[in-house]
Amino acid sequence: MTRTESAAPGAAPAKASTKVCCSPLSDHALTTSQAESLAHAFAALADPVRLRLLSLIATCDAGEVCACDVVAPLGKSQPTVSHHLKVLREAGLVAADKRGIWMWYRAVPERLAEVRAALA
Amino acid sequence: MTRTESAAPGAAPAKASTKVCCSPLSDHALTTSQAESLAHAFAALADPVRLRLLSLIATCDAGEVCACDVVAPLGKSQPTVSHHLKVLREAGLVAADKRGIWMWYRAVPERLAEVRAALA
DNA sequence: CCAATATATCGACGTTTGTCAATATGTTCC
DNA sequence: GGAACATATTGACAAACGTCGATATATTGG
Repeated sequence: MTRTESAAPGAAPAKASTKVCCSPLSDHALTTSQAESLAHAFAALADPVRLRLLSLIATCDAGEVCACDVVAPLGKSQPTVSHHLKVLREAGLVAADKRGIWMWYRAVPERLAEVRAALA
Repeated sequence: MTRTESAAPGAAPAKASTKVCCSPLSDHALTTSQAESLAHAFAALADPVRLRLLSLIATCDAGEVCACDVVAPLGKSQPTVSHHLKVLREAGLVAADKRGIWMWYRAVPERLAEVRAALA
């Protein structure tokens, strides 16, 4: 943990290391709260079932999908899929509205772009 | 779970729903193994400490950071930071090589781009 | 109002995860 | 070789997570 100070040129040069380092750790780094918010979004994407779910929603031709159509392809129970949909919704990655009996889900491109931008 | 069949025009039109749905659930959807691989990468990003860690590594002026310089800013113990670095490395998001006593970490832009592309 | 259907919530379970103290491994200098 | 230091590994523990069955809450049609 102690090295950042040794910029003195007379300091003993290690065998394999040329530069004695410095790397001011620029301040573009995320703050704790920024990181927490972003991590929340990534956590929603960190499950294979949710990724396939989001893929089904985002790539469907109609632009939106009925929840009832998404249970079978995932091979999970209806409560499990409902749970995953909730996680995606709380992360802002999908939005939903109820029409009659059915719940229609659609992707939120702005949020996807936002998350994508964090990886630039 | 049962609705996809009712495309017959004579079917009873629900009060609030105009289209009776269909959404063929196009095949651009992720396969299970694709989703698992991707989820692994997202899981590495799903922690605030790791995000700040990656941020420190990716945005530093020198392009690489000594592990010893990264412990203090994160406010976590050295073993914890070492663990997080391992997770990022196993996800392919950062790479490292040892020089002398020190371990230097750098971001892997290709991998970041790859993950970013999954959100398109 | 009642039956049927779609979706959400609850409770419980096994598993995974983040964290730390303690310890081990590796590297340099004397 | 031995002291000093940086990093990684281990073991333990609490918290969070994914999953399901059972159940509750809409909403429509008769």
